[in-house]
Amino acid sequence: MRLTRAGEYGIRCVLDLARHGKGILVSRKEIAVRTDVPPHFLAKIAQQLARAGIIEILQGASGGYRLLSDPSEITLLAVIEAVIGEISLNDCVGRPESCDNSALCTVHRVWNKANRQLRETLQEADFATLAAEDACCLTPFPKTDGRNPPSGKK
Amino acid sequence: MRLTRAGEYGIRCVLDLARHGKGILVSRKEIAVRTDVPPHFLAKIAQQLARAGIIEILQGASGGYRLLSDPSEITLLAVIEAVIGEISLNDCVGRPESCDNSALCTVHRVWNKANRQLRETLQEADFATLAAEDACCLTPFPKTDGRNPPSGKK
DNA sequence: GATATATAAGATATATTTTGTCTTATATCG
DNA sequence: CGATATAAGACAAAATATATCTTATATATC
Repeated sequence: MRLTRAGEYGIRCVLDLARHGKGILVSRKEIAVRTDVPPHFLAKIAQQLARAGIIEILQGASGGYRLLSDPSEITLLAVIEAVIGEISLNDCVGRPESCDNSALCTVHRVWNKANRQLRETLQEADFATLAAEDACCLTPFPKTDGRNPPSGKK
Repeated sequence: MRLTRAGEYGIRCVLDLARHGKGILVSRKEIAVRTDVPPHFLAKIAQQLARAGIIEILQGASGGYRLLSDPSEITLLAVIEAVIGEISLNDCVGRPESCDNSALCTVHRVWNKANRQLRETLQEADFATLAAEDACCLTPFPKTDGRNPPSGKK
């Protein structure tokens, strides 16, 4: 019951793009290095973000990725679900037919509530806000000026 | 980001016991058949429930499991976390040290909120309430009187 | 105490999912 | 056209989850 790495990577990618701003082209390689995501894995994730209409991918020399919307209009939920599919905390939330009796089932009802709350909370978080302050899980951003070293991993 | 089968099985097991009531001994085999959980897998899950103080395991002929508390005092959260460990939706929730900057990080803050909400919702659900009505994900209970057949799977 | 039955505990096997890489193809710039 | 960047899908590796099997131990009953 934990966000997959792919989902986490998707967030990092959009966060990096959000910091550059809507429409600004950033190369995959650059993003991969800065966010510490394997380049080819990032490519796959980017394709999903593109399919969801969150980013645009430009091929060719000097290609890369760019945000299609203003960061303030992109939610954490949208990014996560673009990568890992719609969130469903329990099987019976996403596939009611997996239960005999999901309409009445009290357990089912709790999961539905929890699932709705979770999605709401993730939907309230937009990338303008997220990008505004320091975000962890990212190697330091361009504005790095000496303090805040790569700290730790490799 | 989905409850594991083990977690689901733990819920079924406690739900079955809750329907019998606190202190009532029910054999593993009986529970396994009724909840459609592989007996040996159920054994492992039961051991975790026992370690968490939710059930008591009796060995020997005519052994089995029984609830140590009144169903009204057992929460969905307690059962789930007994089986799968403490819920943390994102790695950085459970291990703040995995982030450079978890105290300030805005993404981290969202996950913390979501995680707290989820745990609260699961904590509000007690097994007296859950067992009171029909619960899905269970083959029919003793009170079955002909309607509500095993429906479907095998 | 002997026997039958039930669970304990841990080793092992299987399946599934996730993560990461590699290769070939395609697009774009200069 | 050549250099460079991404697309797309096959493939490999790793991690995790699920399930089973075996040996040991506890308890009831005779």
